[in-house]
Amino acid sequence: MRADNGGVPKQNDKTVTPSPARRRELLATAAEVFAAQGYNATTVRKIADEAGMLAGSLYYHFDSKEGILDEILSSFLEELWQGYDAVLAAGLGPRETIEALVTESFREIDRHRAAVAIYQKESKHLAKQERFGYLVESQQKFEKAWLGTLERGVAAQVFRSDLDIRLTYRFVRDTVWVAASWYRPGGQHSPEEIARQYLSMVLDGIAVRE
Amino acid sequence: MRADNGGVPKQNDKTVTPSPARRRELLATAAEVFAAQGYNATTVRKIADEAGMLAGSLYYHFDSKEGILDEILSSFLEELWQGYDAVLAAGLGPRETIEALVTESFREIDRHRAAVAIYQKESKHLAKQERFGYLVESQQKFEKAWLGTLERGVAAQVFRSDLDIRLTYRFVRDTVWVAASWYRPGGQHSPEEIARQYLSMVLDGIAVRE
DNA sequence: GACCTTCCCTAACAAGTGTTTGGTAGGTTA
DNA sequence: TAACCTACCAAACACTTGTTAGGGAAGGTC
Repeated sequence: MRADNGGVPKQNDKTVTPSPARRRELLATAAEVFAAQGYNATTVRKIADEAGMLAGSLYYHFDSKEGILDEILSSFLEELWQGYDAVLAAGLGPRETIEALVTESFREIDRHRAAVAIYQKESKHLAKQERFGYLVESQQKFEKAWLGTLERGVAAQVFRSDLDIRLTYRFVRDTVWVAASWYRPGGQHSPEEIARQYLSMVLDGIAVRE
Repeated sequence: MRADNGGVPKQNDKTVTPSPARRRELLATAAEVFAAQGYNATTVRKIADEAGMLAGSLYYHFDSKEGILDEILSSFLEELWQGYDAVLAAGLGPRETIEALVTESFREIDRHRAAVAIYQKESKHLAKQERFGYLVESQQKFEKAWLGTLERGVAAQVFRSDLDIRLTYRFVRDTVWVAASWYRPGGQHSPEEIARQYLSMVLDGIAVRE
């Protein structure tokens, strides 16, 4: 549990200075292994092995296994919110906002597939730990953005009012993010194309209209 | 389904005979812990603690931690397929089949919430192990049933033909099962009511029609 | 009362875990 | 050439893990 008391930057004051480039490489391989096997099932020896080194050598770059996970998740969320905030600040209508959020989400899945998969699997019980408190904050901010947009849409009569709004929220949220479990970059469809079809299903349904 | 070599029943020939009722209790508490913390993050000591006994005592009832997981998952899938097979054998139209499958799924989530959550989190990497080969078979059977019904619906012009059918399949599949991550029995809505609203969203969309 | 069965405890085991410490090859700088 | 820094290795550490072996208390059966 970090406990970097009182505004002190998160950076730990090691005497050694690992290169940021190498760190990013190692974070990427660690993320892949975490995503494939689960965080707890992944040993630091496995990560090191995948990176072509020994377990102890990882501790030259990072101070703990949990620290690696922390960095993967927090840097992902940071980038996610950059995109989201831009969308939310654009002043779009409810339907256009939802469309933009979904599209942005699929782009994020495309770029951070492993991180998203980890987030999906682990965030729920990680959020209980103090160190990962920012997961809770992010989740609340997330709900506020999505649920708020949906409510705005219902008020503006562009979204149906006969549905439980919280059920709708979870429906939209989940359908987007679970895609990380099967999505593979460089596949048949681009993130934008997947977003387009998802939106089409969510907004208009899969049944034929008459 | 299970690879119980050559017709030999799975029952191990212990000299002791634990009561099935107590086993079911322990399986239920184990499932709760597995679902909450993840399988690998769960220690047998934690399970035993939750059950009010010591770790070693679990081995009077089960022969391994993996065996507990196996029993949770396989008995869930067994019951799931009882319901599914009944639906599939009913000879309904595509739309009615989907409706019945979704409803049945939510009933299953209601009854086996923990098992479903475990299945969602762990099945992907468990399927690589020989012992859990039945997960792969079940997943294939699952895909055949759902994807086949969707294709039948497209052919019958009750489902849209302008969507990637495999995308649609994953969409419908995921929207249903991720519900296990937030669903709590005894909540505001019955499984049937949730199924009804989910179906309404999936089939007709959340946008207002004009 | 002797025996048996059910269910759990006590106490330990071996293997695997994340992590630390000291060392060192190879390149860069002075 | 000497000092230094980066990035790793080798070997161990303390601890946790799933699992086992032996024992014993409670209750039922003969």
